[in-house]
Amino acid sequence: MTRHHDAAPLLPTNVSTRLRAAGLRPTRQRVSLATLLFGQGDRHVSAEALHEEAAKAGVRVSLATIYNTLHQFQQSGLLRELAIDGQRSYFDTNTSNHNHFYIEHQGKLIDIPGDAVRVDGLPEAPEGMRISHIDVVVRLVKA
Amino acid sequence: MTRHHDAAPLLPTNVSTRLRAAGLRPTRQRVSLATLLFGQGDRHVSAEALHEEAAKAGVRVSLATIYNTLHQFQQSGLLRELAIDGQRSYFDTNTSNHNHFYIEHQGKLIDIPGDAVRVDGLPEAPEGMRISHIDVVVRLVKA
DNA sequence: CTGTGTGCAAACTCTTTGCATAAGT
DNA sequence: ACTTATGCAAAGAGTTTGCACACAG
Repeated sequence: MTRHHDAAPLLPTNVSTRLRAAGLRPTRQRVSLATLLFGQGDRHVSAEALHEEAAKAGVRVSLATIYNTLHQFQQSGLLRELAIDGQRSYFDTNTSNHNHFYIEHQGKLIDIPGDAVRVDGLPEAPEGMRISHIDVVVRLVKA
Repeated sequence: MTRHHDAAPLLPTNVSTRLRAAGLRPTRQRVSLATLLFGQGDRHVSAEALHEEAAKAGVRVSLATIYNTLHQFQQSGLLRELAIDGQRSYFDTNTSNHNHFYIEHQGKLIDIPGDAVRVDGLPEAPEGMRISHIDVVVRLVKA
């Protein structure tokens, strides 16, 4: 084992272990998708994009399974779901605290490191509620 | 004329004038919808909700027209579109600078006054881009 | 073996579109 | 009259669902 950054998501074995740790059976599909998702740094994917990527990688997975898997990963804390454009859902492999630039005319997302941005002056959460998460989306257009 | 707050959106005449100012013909449907939308303070509506509300108010408007109208109002700066939950679109009658609490399990939005929140530490927009708008959504769950 | 996961196709929700009719100016 | 808006129904995108078959443990 050499150095590692945040996680060590390269070998299928690690992927299997990680899935099992999340309470998910490491099936062929889940392992393949997890490898695609977590094997190349932080990324933002839509269901359709992941489906195509899997197809290109020679992995046969139905779209229904893609959706199931994305949601299971999300519920297990492996992915975070982003509501950006009201039509399509995006899933972010970076589940740590960070925010996003969104380039409107390209539908492209860029991470903003979590410790860069500070949000001040929020009012109290209403009675009986607590803040689960704050999403900051910085929308960009051509200059 | 008595006191006024930000706009004076009550009488049909005002609505018509406002529509015309926005470059939109004050048709029966647009006037009715604008009256519903702007006649009762700041609100957040989905297309379907506005459609039902119009029906209850005895205004006959097709859903297609609701969508057309919402988008026209948005493009004219009368409404702001909010991407909150990735399925449905919400439109906000408050187009000034402010942010939102979102109560996840109720799908309910609450305004946070714009001057309350300050976002610090944003990186520069990438080359050739400029920030058009920053959305802050504070997601709430049961305490 | 037993239970969970997967694939497929159909169903569903939200939204958009095409085109004939209606309405605004 | 001329032009733009509206309604309707059909089409479209994205997502979910139901159920038979497949696979992991």
